Amino acid sequence: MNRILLVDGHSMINRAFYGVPTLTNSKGEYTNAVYGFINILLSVIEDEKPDHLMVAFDTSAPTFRHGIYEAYKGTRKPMPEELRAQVPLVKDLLTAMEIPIISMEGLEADDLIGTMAKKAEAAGFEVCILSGDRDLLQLATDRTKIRLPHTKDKKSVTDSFYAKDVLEKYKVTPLGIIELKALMGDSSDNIPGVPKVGEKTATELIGQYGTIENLKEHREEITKKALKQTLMDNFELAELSKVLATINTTADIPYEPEDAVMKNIFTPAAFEIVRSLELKSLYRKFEVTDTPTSTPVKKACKVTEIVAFDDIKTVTEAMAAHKGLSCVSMVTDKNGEVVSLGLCMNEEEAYRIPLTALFIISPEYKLICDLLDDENVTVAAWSLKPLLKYFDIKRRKGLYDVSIMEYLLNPLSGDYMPDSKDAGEIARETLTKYTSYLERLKEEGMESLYMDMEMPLVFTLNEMEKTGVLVRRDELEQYAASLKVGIDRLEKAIYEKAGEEFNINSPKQLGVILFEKMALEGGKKTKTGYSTAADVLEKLAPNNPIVADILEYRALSKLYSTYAVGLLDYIDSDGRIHTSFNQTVTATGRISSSDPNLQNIPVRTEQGKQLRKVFVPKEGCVFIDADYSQIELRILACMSGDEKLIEAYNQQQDIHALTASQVFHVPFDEVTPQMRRNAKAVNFGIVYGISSFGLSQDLSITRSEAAEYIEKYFATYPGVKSFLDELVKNAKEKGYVTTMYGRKRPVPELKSGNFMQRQFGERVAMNAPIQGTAADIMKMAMINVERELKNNGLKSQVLLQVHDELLVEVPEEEKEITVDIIRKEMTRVIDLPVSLEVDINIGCNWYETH
DNA sequence: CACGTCGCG
DNA sequence: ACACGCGCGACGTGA
Repeated sequence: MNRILLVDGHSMINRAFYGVPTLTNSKGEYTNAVYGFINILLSVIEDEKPDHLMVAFDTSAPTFRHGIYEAYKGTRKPMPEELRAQVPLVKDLLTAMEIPIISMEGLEADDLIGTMAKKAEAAGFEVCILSGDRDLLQLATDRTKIRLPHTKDKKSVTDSFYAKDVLEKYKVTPLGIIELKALMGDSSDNIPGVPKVGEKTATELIGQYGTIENLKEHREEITKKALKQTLMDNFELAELSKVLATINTTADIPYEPEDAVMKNIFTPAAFEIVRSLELKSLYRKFEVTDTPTSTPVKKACKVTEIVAFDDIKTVTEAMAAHKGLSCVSMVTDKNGEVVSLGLCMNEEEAYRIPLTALFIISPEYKLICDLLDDENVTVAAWSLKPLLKYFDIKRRKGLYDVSIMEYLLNPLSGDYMPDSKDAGEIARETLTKYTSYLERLKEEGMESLYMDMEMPLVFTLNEMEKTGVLVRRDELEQYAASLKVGIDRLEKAIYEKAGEEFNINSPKQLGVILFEKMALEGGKKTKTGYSTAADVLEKLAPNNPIVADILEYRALSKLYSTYAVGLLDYIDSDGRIHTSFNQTVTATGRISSSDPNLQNIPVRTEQGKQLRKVFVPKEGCVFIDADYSQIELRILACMSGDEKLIEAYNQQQDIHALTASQVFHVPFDEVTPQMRRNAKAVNFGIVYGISSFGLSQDLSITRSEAAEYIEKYFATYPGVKSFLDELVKNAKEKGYVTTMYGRKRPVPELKSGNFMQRQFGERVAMNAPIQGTAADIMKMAMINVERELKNNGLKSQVLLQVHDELLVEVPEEEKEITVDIIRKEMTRVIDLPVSLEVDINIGCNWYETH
């Protein structure tokens, strides 16, 4: 049995556009509609397993239907530009996937589909129609199925309708859909319908009379006066509407079902497009089924597996003698275990070396270490840090990381290199990318950022990861046990107060208990139900003991599962936790930490902070913890050049108190702690890209009060106001913002048609240069601190970075000199109108240093 | 796998 | 009338 899938192109693109949140690639092209379209298409193909497939599009030319000029229907609402631009992208992609696209001057896509469906059915096909338009339900039969996608609970599902399903859901036959439409009208399709007749009335009338014509004949039977009148007045309109709503199934079209035979849709050309659009979650689908049916886009690269010592020696010697760039890649399996190594020097040939468990003690291992450590060889890896961990490499020059180049050019894209691919191919890929990326980095003024900041940082981060931080397992276990006691106690108390047992960790169940069973005020907030977030519960806690218990329970559970039990798993055989610092994740240039994340260890509450006592320096050492004091606000002062703010810092004033006295118009000495707190929130708000709503939420004040604070703030520091305005204006023109070190962050949201998105874009434009510059400064500081410690022959080691803070493990006897070096290097990174200040604490665990 | 929640700067 | 603070990562739940 042949199965044909007919797709209504425009309606599906439309649905995808409005159903998928804004998505852009690094070039600022909108891609959400393409993504949504392909996603639904692939899932339906998987479902239906058709052997024939076609996509129909309207033409831009005016269309006729049954002799009626489309303009009769009035003008369609214009397509937003972000959507319009994606239509050709979808067509290109379909073409690359070798899926036939059909369209005809003067014919709507509906008519093409309707006619094709009839032809196919007559030829014995099972027919499936995919459309975002309910109109097409009129085409359903017992062998033609209509699939309509819609979003359910945030997910896209496609319902199936045979004729009987239409009858069941809409209480009319498929052809009755036309009659319904004729009465109800359809504003999106500019079908007028009969005024005042909606879905309910229409369904009732058609259910009783079947067709408009029959209804007209029996019009005298209508009892409701008003309805009868409007029908009488508008039969002509209804009849016209019916014509407009009827899909032509007998058009003269030059296509046959046989034209739709499906080939391999996952072609290399399609992969290229998917990749240029940066639709990362589709990469895997497109690359694995990569078959040679179509012309490969790239020059073929021969990958040879080499195992024998002599072969490996030949290759490494050739690379050592090679004048140009050599590329290396290491491939890991999904457990992160190293599997194989790729080597290549040119685009035509590459080598793959399997890395068996014993490889590291083999003579071949030594050959490769020597090659990688050879000062005369320039080596680029996709990801350098794992290579440094696996091989014994002492040099820090002539080694490059291409994933970081991609990140600098494109910090929103995340890093992607298929791990299913062959190591040799990845090495080849890396070679191609390196050259073009280096060019682009130069063009965009980021060469120094790459060479002098990001690359040296790779080695510093590697050292930090390798060293790790010592954790007292037994104390951590005790901490966990004591939390468990509290959790059990609270659990009982909560069940008792609720009158039943339920899963407190389930926001869904908790919401039902609190807001339905106990009928607390607090209403709905999220899409899935009631919000039980802390800020909501805190308002209820004073009057409801159960809520207070729940908040405490939450706090303890978090500490227990994420920190106490969670961290135990990460303690290595050396007693230390080795986190990963990622250099290609954040949009602003910050480093992130994962597996485990050691950048979010509790500190704000005493109970959470206790956890820090298990982080300790090794025998004979102490911790030195150094953090930049208000670095982001200082950067704001410098970047904006606001004189009052700069002066305030240079006079070592309490900046929050000063802001409070200005904003609230009181003498400095009369600033209350409450006023200072509020002013601090305003200062933070400014850095985050202020909004009166956000500030009002934060301070539990009204929006207009918040707006007033902001206004007074800007009146106090006019330089800040003009600086932030300028940032947004610039970002709108250029499409990106930059840090003081030239790091870029694209802000595609500013071009969005959606107000909320644009507002977000404005806040990002204000925040990213500040947060990013702080990140840049810290990165430079880390490189310099590490270098100076080493140059001074010290054993002190940097362990962790927490955005504006460094944790260093220091032998007792190196305490003084290390403090000096850290303070000096962190401070001297950059010379600004406001000097950077560093607070330093010394202690015997991470708790004591705060 | 997405969501809600919450830990940090 | 309404959207709404910036940047991350980890956990448990539930479809």
